[in-house]
Amino acid sequence: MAGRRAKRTRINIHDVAKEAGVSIATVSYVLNNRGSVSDDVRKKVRRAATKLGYRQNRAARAMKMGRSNILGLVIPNIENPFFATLAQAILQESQRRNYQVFLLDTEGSHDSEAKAMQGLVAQGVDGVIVFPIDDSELKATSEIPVPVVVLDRDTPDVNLVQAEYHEGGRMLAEHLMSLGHKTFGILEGPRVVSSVRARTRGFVESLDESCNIVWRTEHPFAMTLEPEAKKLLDQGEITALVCGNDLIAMAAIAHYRDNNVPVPGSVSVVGFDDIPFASVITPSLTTVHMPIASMGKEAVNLLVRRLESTDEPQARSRVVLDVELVVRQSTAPPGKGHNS
Amino acid sequence: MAGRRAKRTRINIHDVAKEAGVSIATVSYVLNNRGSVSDDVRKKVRRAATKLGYRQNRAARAMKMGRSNILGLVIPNIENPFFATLAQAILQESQRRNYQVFLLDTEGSHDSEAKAMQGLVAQGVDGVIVFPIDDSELKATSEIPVPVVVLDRDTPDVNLVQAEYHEGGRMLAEHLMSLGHKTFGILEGPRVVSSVRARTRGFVESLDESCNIVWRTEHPFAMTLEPEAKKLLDQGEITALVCGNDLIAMAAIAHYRDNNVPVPGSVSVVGFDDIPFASVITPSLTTVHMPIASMGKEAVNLLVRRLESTDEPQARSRVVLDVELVVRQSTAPPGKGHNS
DNA sequence: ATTAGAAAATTAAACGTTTCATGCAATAGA
DNA sequence: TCTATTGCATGAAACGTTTAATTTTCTAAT
Repeated sequence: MAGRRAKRTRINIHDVAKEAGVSIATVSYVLNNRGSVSDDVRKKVRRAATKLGYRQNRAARAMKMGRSNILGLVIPNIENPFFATLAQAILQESQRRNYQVFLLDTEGSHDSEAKAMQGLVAQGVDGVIVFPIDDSELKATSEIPVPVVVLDRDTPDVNLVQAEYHEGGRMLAEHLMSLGHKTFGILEGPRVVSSVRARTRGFVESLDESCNIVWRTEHPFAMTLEPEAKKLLDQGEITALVCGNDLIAMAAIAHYRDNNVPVPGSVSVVGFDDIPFASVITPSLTTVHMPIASMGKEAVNLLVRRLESTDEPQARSRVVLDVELVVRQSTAPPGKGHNS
Repeated sequence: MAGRRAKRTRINIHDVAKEAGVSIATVSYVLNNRGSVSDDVRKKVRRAATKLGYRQNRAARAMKMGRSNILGLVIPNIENPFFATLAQAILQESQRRNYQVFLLDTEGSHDSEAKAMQGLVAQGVDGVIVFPIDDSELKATSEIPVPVVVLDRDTPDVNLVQAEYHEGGRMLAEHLMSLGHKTFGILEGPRVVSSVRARTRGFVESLDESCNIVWRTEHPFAMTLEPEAKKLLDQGEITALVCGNDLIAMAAIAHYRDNNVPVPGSVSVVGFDDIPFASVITPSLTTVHMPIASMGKEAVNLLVRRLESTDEPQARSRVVLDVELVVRQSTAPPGKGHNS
């Protein structure tokens, strides 16, 4: 007695049809701008629909059509501003093209990456965009029964969006050499990642004979420095530090700051990616600008084109975007060094 | 002729039923652990399902059940690490509770915020979590025909998750006074935001009579400093700068750095939120730690509880979480000032 | 041996769409 | 006047589930 028995099922296409005095087929045609309907009826239906506050039931539609207009996006870590920017671009572009996006953050675990992909197809997404943790899981993605676009990583038989990493590495080498640096340390990202290898290769191959890489070590893409990395930094025999991405560079700069090593006075530091924070930190960071938003947009385009073309699945496509050197305050000609 | 005519419709519950030699009802019961089915049959069905690689059609299920197990999340800007962390927590908790999430980034536009909410219910989400741009749109959210949880903003008749902003403001005041500061500048966030007002109020109310707020101005929650703000900073009559959030604080520190004003030597700077970068920048930032992940978790809990209780809609609930002062390097006793 | 009752399995009716195959006027061509 | 042709509108069959109602099968008590 307390509860009003109000909960009647939502307004559906039948209600609209009755209100407008036509068949449900006609309503459907009108609402989808399909078929041939007279302007008269068209108007009547539209009016009825708005009057009743009709809203299409997407689930029913999805079932009938066999398509959900939902994409899945799988990324390693949304807290990394690189991925935040990427996700934003992807969301925006998807929106524009009338797709919704399930976002899945694997937080760096291979396990949840695999689960995520599985879960997404189970949920019935039309396609998936994935930025894999590294290149090791490539076979997993090839088993997915919906179109997939892979970002950054090098995967065969799949649509790819990448950037000119090798070129970026080269740019950094040129820049540091032109400042007069000869002794380098490299804190690269995880070597299982193909784009990491490409960056480093680009850098190393572009150095001339007078240059010397004092040490070179792997480091996770994170803002907290590993103990071994700290030890290497503290040795201080280098005049320039090359980092796998901006996050690592920021961590290194923070470490130098804590140990009173002036950057770029004693050591120049460069990053990779050009995340929004790169220009705000002290000192602002010299880095390689990645076209993050474009990567996202391209990924969506590739995927949607694939989804909406009825042809046989075309050959894999591969989009490679340009990068750019951004010189800021964290690099300068080599100083006296800080080793005691 | 080239294309293999392979595309047969996906394998469905009928196929499984046939394979197992039972009715589709039984299959459904088994797969949902419902009804009474003998262990024998149960096993047979399971086997058949895996053998055929059956995957439930979510759209059909959603239609029949009238629930999609999808939540909507609307935030102002995923590029702000605060929201990235929040989103991550929400995604994770939703996942755990078997919900998928549509993420919508309004990029600060009221317009797309309204559209986002509309769009989400049109898509048939079961509920919505929203972190509104400000408190002005509260009526819009009250018209949404699904349960809504509002984060941070002060909205009547809705489930809320908030933090002790006033208390946070007080903590900052105490800290700065204990260091000996007396002259303050305040770069607060947009005043339309209730939590901004609460922070500032908490701060101002806790100052004693000897203290002096030289100026106080609104500033967007962004990393690029407004021209008027720069002018105020350049006047330099203050010994401590109180910022509406960490992003503004970072921008201010960058500006001081560019103008060779030592922080905290000449000016102490405090922020609010404690985003991950707060500890990495130079100098590391004294700020108020917000329980971001907990906020996200609470929001999901609130929403899901609401969704899964069949009772009459309970009264609104309100969760308020504690904050904490984090003292780092950007604050110190007042120095000589830097004004020429 | 019967039969009440419980347990297990099935039938069939939804859920809200889209769209193919028709039907029915009205128009045009002969 | 009769027959094609066209333009509009409809009926009805899916799509793949869930679940109430029902039937069948089994168990065990009389």
